[in-house]
Amino acid sequence: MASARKFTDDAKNNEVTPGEAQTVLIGLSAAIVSVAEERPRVLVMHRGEDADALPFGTFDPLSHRTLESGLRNWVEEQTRLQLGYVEQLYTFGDRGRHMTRPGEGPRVLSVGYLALTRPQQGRGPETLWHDWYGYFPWEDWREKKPPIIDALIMPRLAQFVDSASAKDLRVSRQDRIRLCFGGDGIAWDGEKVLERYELLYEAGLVKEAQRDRQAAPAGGPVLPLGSAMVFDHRRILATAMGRLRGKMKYRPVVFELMPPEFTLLELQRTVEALSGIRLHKQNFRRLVEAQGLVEGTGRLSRKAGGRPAEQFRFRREVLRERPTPGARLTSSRLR
Amino acid sequence: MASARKFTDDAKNNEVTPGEAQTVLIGLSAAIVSVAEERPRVLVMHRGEDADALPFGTFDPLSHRTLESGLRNWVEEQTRLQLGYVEQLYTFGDRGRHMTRPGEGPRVLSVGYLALTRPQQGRGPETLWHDWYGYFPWEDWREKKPPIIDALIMPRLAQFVDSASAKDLRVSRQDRIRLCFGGDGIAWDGEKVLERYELLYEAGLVKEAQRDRQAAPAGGPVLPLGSAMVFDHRRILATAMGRLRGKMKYRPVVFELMPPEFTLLELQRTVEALSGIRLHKQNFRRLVEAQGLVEGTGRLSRKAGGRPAEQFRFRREVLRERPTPGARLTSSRLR
DNA sequence: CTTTGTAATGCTCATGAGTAGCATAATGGT
DNA sequence: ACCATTATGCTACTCATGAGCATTACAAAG
Repeated sequence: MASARKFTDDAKNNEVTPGEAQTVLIGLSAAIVSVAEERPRVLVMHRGEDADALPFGTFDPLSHRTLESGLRNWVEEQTRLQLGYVEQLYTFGDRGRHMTRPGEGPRVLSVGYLALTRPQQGRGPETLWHDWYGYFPWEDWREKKPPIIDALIMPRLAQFVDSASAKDLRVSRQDRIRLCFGGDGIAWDGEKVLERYELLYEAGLVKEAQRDRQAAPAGGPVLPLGSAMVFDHRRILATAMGRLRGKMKYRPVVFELMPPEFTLLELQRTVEALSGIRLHKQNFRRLVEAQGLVEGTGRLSRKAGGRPAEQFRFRREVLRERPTPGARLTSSRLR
Repeated sequence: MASARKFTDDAKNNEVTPGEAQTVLIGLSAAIVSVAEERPRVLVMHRGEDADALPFGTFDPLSHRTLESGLRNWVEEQTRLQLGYVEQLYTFGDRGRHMTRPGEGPRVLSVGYLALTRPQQGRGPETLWHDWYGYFPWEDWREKKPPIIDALIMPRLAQFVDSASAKDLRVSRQDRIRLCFGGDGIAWDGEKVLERYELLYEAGLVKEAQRDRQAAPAGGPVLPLGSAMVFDHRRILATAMGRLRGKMKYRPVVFELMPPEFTLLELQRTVEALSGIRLHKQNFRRLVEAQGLVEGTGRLSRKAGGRPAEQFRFRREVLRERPTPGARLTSSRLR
C-alpha cells in the first residue's frame, strides 16, 4: 500500500499528489445490442480473427462530465450511432485480465456498459453487427440444447475437476459446473452467462485465458469455444447478456429494440432471441396484453403466411403510470 | 476529447502516455451493514456533524490485484474488521459530486461496495455503527409511514415542481415524485432508495446538494432530511440499501447477518429492519421453512416472554444444492 | 371453388405461490 | 386460575403461470 493514502490525510488535504494514480487507465466499453432477423447482435469493431472489440475509449476527466457521457462520446465518435438506452454494468479491475499479450500494457480499470438500439445503419468504418451467440455458442437453447455442451464443454470441465489435487477443490468445482450448466436436478439458468464464461476462463477453455496466462493451460489446447475478443470485452459482453436477460423479466426494455410497430409474434421472437429459449405463444400474448404494455393500431401485417397479425405499438405511458411496469415478458418465475 | 486516444492507437500501442489520466483518483468505499437490536447499522467513521464517512481508500494498482482486494485491504486497515460477503454496487464518476467544498479537489471515480457482517466489536478508532435510518429517515415504514414525508418532504417537492418554468418539466418532476414516494395508485417501493435520494438531491433538499452547488438551493434553506455524509457516501449508502432490499428477495443474504443460532422471529425482525416494512408472521415462517433454508436445532430460546421459540440454524448446503436458493424472504411479488 | 398450410387468437384447466386470518399450544407473571 | 405474550398449525381465497385444445383468418396450390 505504498502509494495509497489514509483516510485521515485524504480528508484534511484534498490536493492531488502528482503521479500518484497515473498508472491506471479507465476504459469505457459498450456492448451495444440490437436484434435483427431473430438474432441478437452486438456491435463490434472487427480487427482480425479473435480480435473483435467493443466500441470503447478511455475516460477523460477534463471533457467528460460523467462516465456515461464519456462513453456516449466515444461510441458516437467510433460508430456514428446515437445511443438511447444505456446502463452501467460493472467495473472490472483484475490485474492481468486486460492483456493483449501476457505481461503487457498498463493497469486498466474497465467500466462496462449495456446499450440497446433498434437495428440501424450509419455506423462508422470497421464496425459490424455480430450475432452474440458467435461468442457464446452454448447460450442459444432455442432450437435444442447446444451440442457443444455435451460434446466439448462437459468433458473438458470434467478434466478440470480431475486436475485439482485437493478433494475439496474437486467438489467445489463440480458444484460450480452443476450450478452453471445444470443437470442433476438443476435447471439451466439463462442469466448465468457471466458465471459460465468465468468458469470456462478459469478452466482455461477459452482463448482469452490462454492469452492472459503465463503458463499454458492444463489439459491440452484451447477449444474453439466461440470467438475471442480483445481485452476483457467478452467478459463485458457476458455481463451484458446476463443483465439483459434478467432485466427483461421485470422491465419493458425489449421495446428499445423494436420498431415503432410490430406484431406480437415479432416481439416474442425478439425476446426469445435474447433469452435464448422458446416461449409459449398464447401465454406470451396474454402476459403482454394483460400488462397493458402495448396497444393495437388496427393495421395488419401480412409479412408471413397464414392469418395476418395485428400490429401493435409500445405504450410509452406505462413508464410513467406504474412504478414497476411489470413487463415480465419471460415468466419471472424463479425455479 | 483532447487527451483521449482513439481505439486504433490504443490497440497498436499499449504504452502509457505519462500524465494522461493522472488527475483521476479511484476511490473504493464500503457500506458495511449489520443488524443489531432490530436496527440496520452501517459502519461509519464519525468526524463531526455531517461529516460521517464510509470506510474508504484509493485504489493502488501496484499492491491491489483486484478492486475488491483493494477494498478489503482498506477496510481491514481502517476498521480491524474481517469482511465476509462483499458485492460491488456501482461506479460513480459525476463531476462535482465528490466535493468537500464547491470546486475543490481532484476528479474522483468512486466505486461503491456493499458488505455484510454479523454484529461484532474490534473495530478501529473513530468507527461507529450508526442506524442507517439516521441518514434516511423516510425509509423506515415498519411502524407507520414516516411523518417526515408528508410534513416536510412532499411540500418541498411540490415547490420543486412549481419552480420549473416549462410545463413539460413540471409534469416530469411530478411523475418522478409519484414513482418515488407513491400515492395516486402507486405503492411505496422499498428498493427505490437511490431514486428517492437523487430526487431529493436534485431538488436541493439534502445538505450534500447545497455543498456541491455553486448557487444556493432554490426555495429556502436545506431541510433536516437525515444526516449528511462526506463526498458521495450517502449516495453509495442509498445504493447499498436498495440493492440489499432487492437481493434479499431472491438470495439468502440475510443469514450473513445472523448469529449461528436464531429464532424465526429474530430472522423476521432482521428482514423487516432491512426492508423497512412489517411482514406477516405465519407466512414468513412457512416461506423460510418451505425453502429449506433453515433447520431446527431442538434447543429453545426463552429470551422473550411467551412460549419459547425453537432455535434454527442456516443450512449452508442450500448454496450448493440449488441454483437460485429461493430465499424469497419478502414475497418477491412485484406489484 | 376447395383444399391445405400457416399463423393468430380465444379459452379452459391445473398447479402453485402469495395473502390474510383463525385457532391452538406453551410459556411466565399476577 | 387467569391473562398477556409468543410460537406454531392450518385453511380459504386470489392470482400468476404453464400447458393444451379449439377456432378463426388468411394465402397459395390444385
